[in-house]
This record gives sequence, structure tokens and C-alpha cells, in this order.
Amino acid sequence: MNLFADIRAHVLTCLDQMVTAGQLPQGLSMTNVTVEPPRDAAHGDMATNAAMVLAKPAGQKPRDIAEALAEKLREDPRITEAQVAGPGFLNLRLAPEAWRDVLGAVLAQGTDFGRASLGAGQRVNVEYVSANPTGPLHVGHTRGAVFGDALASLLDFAGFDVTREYYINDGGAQVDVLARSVYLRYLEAHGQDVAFPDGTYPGDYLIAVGQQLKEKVGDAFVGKGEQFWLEEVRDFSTEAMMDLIRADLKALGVEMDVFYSEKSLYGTGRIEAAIDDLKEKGLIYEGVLEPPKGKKPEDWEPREQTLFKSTEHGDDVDRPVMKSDGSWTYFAPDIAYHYDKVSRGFDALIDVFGADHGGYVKRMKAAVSALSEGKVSLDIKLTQLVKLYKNGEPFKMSKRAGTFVTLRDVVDQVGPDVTRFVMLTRKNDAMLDFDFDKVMEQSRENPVFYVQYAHARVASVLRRAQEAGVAVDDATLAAADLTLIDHAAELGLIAKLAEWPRLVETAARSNEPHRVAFYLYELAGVFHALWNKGNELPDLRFVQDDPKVTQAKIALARATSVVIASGLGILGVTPAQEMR
RNA sequence: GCACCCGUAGCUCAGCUGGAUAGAGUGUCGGCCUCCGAAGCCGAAGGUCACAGGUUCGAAUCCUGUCGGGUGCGCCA
Repeated sequence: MNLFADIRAHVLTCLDQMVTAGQLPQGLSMTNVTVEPPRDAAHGDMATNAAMVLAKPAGQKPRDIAEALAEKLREDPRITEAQVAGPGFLNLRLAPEAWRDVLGAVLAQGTDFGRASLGAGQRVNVEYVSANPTGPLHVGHTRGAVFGDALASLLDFAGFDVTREYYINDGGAQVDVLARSVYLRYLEAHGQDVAFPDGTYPGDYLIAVGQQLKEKVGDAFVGKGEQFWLEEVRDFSTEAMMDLIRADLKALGVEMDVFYSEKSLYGTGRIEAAIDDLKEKGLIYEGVLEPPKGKKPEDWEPREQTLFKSTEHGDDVDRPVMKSDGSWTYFAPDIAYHYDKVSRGFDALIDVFGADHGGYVKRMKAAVSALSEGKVSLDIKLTQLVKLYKNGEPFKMSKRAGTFVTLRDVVDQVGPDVTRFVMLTRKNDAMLDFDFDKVMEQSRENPVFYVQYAHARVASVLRRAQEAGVAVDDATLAAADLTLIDHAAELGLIAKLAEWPRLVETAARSNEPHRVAFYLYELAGVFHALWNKGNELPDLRFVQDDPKVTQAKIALARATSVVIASGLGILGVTPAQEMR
């Protein structure tokens, strides 16, 4: 149940009647008519801009339309007041019954309250993390992982059929580097002294892999040239790294549906097929690119390459798909990968990249646009840098100094719940400060605890009611006499709950899961405020002498915790029963 | 040089795809526990939404330009 949508539908019905009655002209577009909570609660419960949006196309004064509309709306028993205000806003006040219906809906539907049909079962593929399989995930990956996972859950909740996918970059030169690095650790496991030259990975995490390789193949590769071991060591190592990454993700609570291997595109004709598809569309040609102005590389010389005419689909310059030596560029398998996604029948694609890949957005969109002939949308969300702090001091990461902070470090130290929530307390494209001490702090300044605390308080009050011998199971609460809820502060909390379905839709429409986190913070704030009002006004306390009243009050508290749990569920955070 | 992102209270950030007198937290100042969890609540103060134009009933939001910060720019993925 979405009360805002219901009232909007009613407004549209009234407008239709006005058209039929000749009060408004035919053929008006109603798409811009909104019904939303006003910024200032003093204006009422809801406001519609209908009169202002329609004034110009209808050739009438906004206030006249508003007045006529108000008259019709007042006939609805849910609407107790319809006031024309300002330039033509129509402010509505709703009957308590209308709010109580929302409360009833929350109790009846539980955490399904707010589930939307926005997606209409459309299939959407969310690709995220996709880190190179050359080492453990670090903090930057963590943000992308949390963001992508929460976005996927949000879209699922909004009615999309979601596939969570990870693209394994196991086809490029970096996995050869990995193999050579592991080979050095392997020699080390055989007692040799080794040095790690530039261009190899000296990280400790490969020691165990070298050891495992020794256990598997014995000394078969010792003293042998690369041609004897490279391929096998590469496969062995990437598999080991993917095990590591999968374990890291699991520690964070992220579970992928599909791991898609870049390597599987090579030697199978799939890259060729994708490029051929573009070729048939006349988008592949041989040519020479201009050097970028103002940043001309020293060793620049014009070279003829195979280029993708991405400029026909919104890119700034055409992009090479084949190097001058005839091998594919990194872009080619990416095209093939997205070609594969398109051919798997998704209606929409979403890629979550780190902000340092921002320069990649246009060409990728161009590729998908070309491959799907504009039928499949691609939205690319960039996650900005995470800056780490310890005791308020910036914490510098350096691979060489060994102060490389991994996902595992963060999760081990602060736990997956805190990690996930904090990563969503900023818009994805804004930088995020992550202070190890602050996120563990238990105060209002820390939104995780603030929201958890509200949920725990409800659990606490439920326990108290039970101790007092009052039945507070969900079935009983759903049948409670809600007319006993009538204070403005209580109805205000219900109004906040009523915003939830609406928020889900707007957050899903813009692919912005952070909105859920901010909403939960606000909802918790409204709840805490009501709670404290109980100090001065005993009537507002949840546990009362009369069991009937207690059940009604607790129904409201319970509904709040249900929505909090629902929202936290989308973020992948466990709601707390008590704070410790 | 070009492209993308960002610029909102002293500080950290929201702002519901164009709505009303721009909101939170923090910091400063002042209140609230014989009372369901004070890890909380209430109040005061704090703004030229970087700047200049434009679009319209209406702009922090959209378009153009300027300034400032970040990221990226063929044979690395």
C-alpha cells in the first residue's frame, strides 16, 4: 500500500471528472502531477502541484483549478481538508483513519510492506566488484561491493528480477604477473632465496599459494622455463585468488549469482562474434587516432588500428579494439562480455565501477547502445574513493609499507553491519571518510547505532509488555484497536512510515541505495522523538495499564521496527534486538 | 587541451529528477532522567546554495560561461 500513490490516483480521477464536466480541456498530460509530503509539516499532510502544472496547458489560472479540484477532493472521506496555498499548491490534510490504514497494512504485510512493482519483473543485471583476481579485496572494493549489493537488493524489492554478477579479469597480462609472483613464492617454498623485481606482486598473501603449489606439483617446475609452467600456475593462482575473494565477499555478506570469466571469451570466437556484430552495423574501421591534446605522450607516433566508431553512440573519440600488433585491447573482451549480457536477454544493465574508471563510461554505453540497437539500457554507477582515518588522523595506505588495508581488515575490526551501513551514508559519487574509531562510537553521530538503537528500543518495549502479561505477537497486534492511536505525534510517525513505499520507488528509479540509509535515519529520529515525549506525556508511552491501549501503542512501535528491519535488510544490515 | 564528477551553515553532509520560508548531524549556548533503554529528547544561534547570465508561474536542482577541487585521456586491465 502506497498512500501517496493512492491519493495521487484519486487526484487524477478527480481531474478526469473535471475534464468530462468540461471544467478542463481534453488531452492534458498528467505525468507531472505529483502528490508528496510538503517540506513544512505545517502546510498539511500532503500537497499536490496539479493546478500549477495544468494551468498553462489548460489556459486557466492555477488558483481556479486548485479551488475546483479542492471541492472534489473534499468529498473523499480520507481527506478532511483541502486548502489552496501559495502560487497554487493544494494542501491536503488526511483523516486519522487514512493513517491507521497504513499502520494496518504494515502489520499485515510485515517486511513486504513497501515492496514495489516498479520493475514489473524486468530482468536487470548488476555487475559489481569485478576486482582483478590478483589479491585480496581492499577498502575501495568494499564500497563498490556494498553499494552494488544494496542496489541489487533495492531493485529486487522494487520488483525487478535481479542477477548479481562478478566479471573476473583473468584474461589479461596481470594474471601472468600473478603467476610469476606465485612461482617465486613456490621457489621460496623449496628453500630458495628469491627477490621480487618490479612488475611482480610481493604481497605476503601469495606465500600460502606458493606453498600449496609445491604440495600439488612437488618440484616439477623448479628450474624450468616459463613455457613449462606459466599456464598451469596461472590457472592455479587465479583459482586461489578467487577463493580468497569469494571468502572476503562472504565475510561482508555478499553473494554473487554469476562469476563470469574473461578468459572464457578468448579462443572461443566470442570476441570475434561481438566485433563482427559491430562490423555488420558498419561501426568497425581501420584508422589512425589523433593524440590527446595537451597530454601528448613522449613516444607518440601515429599507428593504424582497428577502431570502434563509438562516436556514433555518444562517445568523444573512437576507441581501439585491436592493438597495432593484432592482439585485442582490453576493450574488446569487455564489448564481448556486454554483448553476452545483452544476448542473455536482460532488459537493463548496471555496472558499478570505481571512480578511477570514469573515463570508461561513454565507450561502454556506446558499445551497449550499438550492440542492443538501443534496446537495452546501461547505467554505470561510479563509487568514489574511501579515505581512511584512525584517531582522526588520515591513514595512508601503502603496499610496500605493509599498511595496505583490506576488506577483511575492516570487517574483522568493525563487523559487516557497521561496514555496510557506513559505506552507504554518502552518495555513491561523493568521497567517503571512514574513521575506524568514529564508526565504532555509539552515539547519534553514528547513524548505524542510531538506527539500531531505535530497533532495539522496540524490542525492549515488546519484552516489557510480555513481562506485563500482554500479548504482543504480530497477529494480535494486527487485530488491535488502532483507533486508540490518535495523538498528532503518533500519527506523525505513521506518516513517516507511509513514506517508505514512495522512497523505495524513488531510490530504485535513480539507482541510489543511500537514500534508504538516510530515510532509516530520519525514521529513527521521529521514533526517538516520540519515545521521549513519553517522558512528559505519559499517555504517549507504549506500555500502558490497559492491555488494549498497550497493544495499539505497541502496534505502532512494532510497525516502526518492521520498516526499519525491511530497510536494513535491503542494506544487508542485521537489525539489533538489544544494544551492548 | 578535452571528457566526467563535485562545490549547500564554522566542519561533515542530505535535499524526494523543477516546488512554498533550503534541512540534519557536529561544534557553540540553554533546558529535560523518583518517567517504557538519557547510546535519547527539546530549544536558540548559524546561509548571496562557488560566481555571472539564461530557460518559466517557480531554479540548490535544467542550459551556457567563468573560477576552484577530484578523476581519466592509443600499443595497462
